[in-house]
Amino acid sequence: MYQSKVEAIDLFQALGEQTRLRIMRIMVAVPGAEACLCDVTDSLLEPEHNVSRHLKILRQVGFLSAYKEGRWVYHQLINSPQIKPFYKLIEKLPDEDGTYAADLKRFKFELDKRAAARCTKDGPQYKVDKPKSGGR
Amino acid sequence: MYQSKVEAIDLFQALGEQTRLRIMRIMVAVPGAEACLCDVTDSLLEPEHNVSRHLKILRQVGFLSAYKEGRWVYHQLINSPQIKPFYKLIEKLPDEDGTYAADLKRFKFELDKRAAARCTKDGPQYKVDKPKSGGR
DNA sequence: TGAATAGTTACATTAGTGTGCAACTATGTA
DNA sequence: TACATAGTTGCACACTAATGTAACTATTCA
Repeated sequence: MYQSKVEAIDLFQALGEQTRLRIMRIMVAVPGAEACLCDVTDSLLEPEHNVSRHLKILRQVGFLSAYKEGRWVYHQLINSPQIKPFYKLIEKLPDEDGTYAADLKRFKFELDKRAAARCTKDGPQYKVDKPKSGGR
Repeated sequence: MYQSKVEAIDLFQALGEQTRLRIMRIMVAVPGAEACLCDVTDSLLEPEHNVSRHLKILRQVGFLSAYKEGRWVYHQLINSPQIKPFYKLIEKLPDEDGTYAADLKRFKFELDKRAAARCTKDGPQYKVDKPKSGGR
C-alpha cells in the first residue's frame, strides 16, 4: 500500500543502519508484536522523532505495516513470502555487544505493560477502565 | 585478515548498493567461482575502477577473499558459517528486471573462457602455452 | 630497456543519509 | 475551551558514500 516497487536493494539498505536494524531485530524476535512509537522509543532509548522517521522508512520498503488507533500508531511485521527470508536471516544475527539483548528485554517489558492497557508511556500508572481493543 | 570486527550492519550496507549486490549475486550463483576484476567488469559492464572499489568493500566486510596470481587478482566467496545465511538469502532474491540473468550469463561466459586460459580480457584470442595454474 | 595489461587509488565533485531543533497535526482529557 | 499526549515533518547541518578523471603500481612480454 505504500511503495510502488520495492527491490532487494531497498531492503538491504533499510537494514544497513543501526537504529533500523535494532527495530527489525526486536520486531522479528516477538512474532505478532504490535508496537507503537513509544514502545520502540522506550526499547531503543532513542529520541522519538528519530525512531519515527526510521519506522517510516521500514514501512516504505515493506517491512512494516501500521494502523492508527486513537493517538497511537501500531506497527507490525508484514509477513509476505518475499521478505520472510529476510526475517530468518535477522533472527540468526549474533548479538556482539549485547545491544540486542537489552533492546529486547525493554521491548518485552513494554509489550507486557500493554497486556491490559495499550501504550502507557511512563510506567504502570495507567488508569484504563475501557480497554481500547482486545490487545491481540 | 582484512577487517578487525565486522558487524551485521556492514554486511547489509555492503549489499545495499546496486553494483555490489550484482557482484554478490553472480558470485553466489557460481559456487567456488574465482573471478578476477576483468571477469566482473565484463559481466556487469561497469567501469573497472568502479568495480575495483566495490570489490574492495566486499573484501573489507568479509564477503570475499582475494589472492594475486601474476597480473590477476582472483576473488572468491568466503564461506564462514556466520555469512552463509546471507548467501542463502541472496540466492533467493527475485530477478525483477532481468539484470541478474544477464549478468550471470556474461559471468559464466567469462568463467568458461578461462577454463583453459585464465582471464582473457578481449575474447578468445588468448595465446597461452603455459597455463598459470591448474585452474581449480 | 619499453610497451602493454591488470588493477588500485588520490582527488574532486556530487548525491544521499542521519539527526537535532522546532513546529506541526491529530487525538483524547479536563 | 485549554491542555496534554502520540506522532510526524520541514529545515539546516554534518557526515557519508558513489563516481569519473587521471595518475599510479605491479606484472608480463617483446
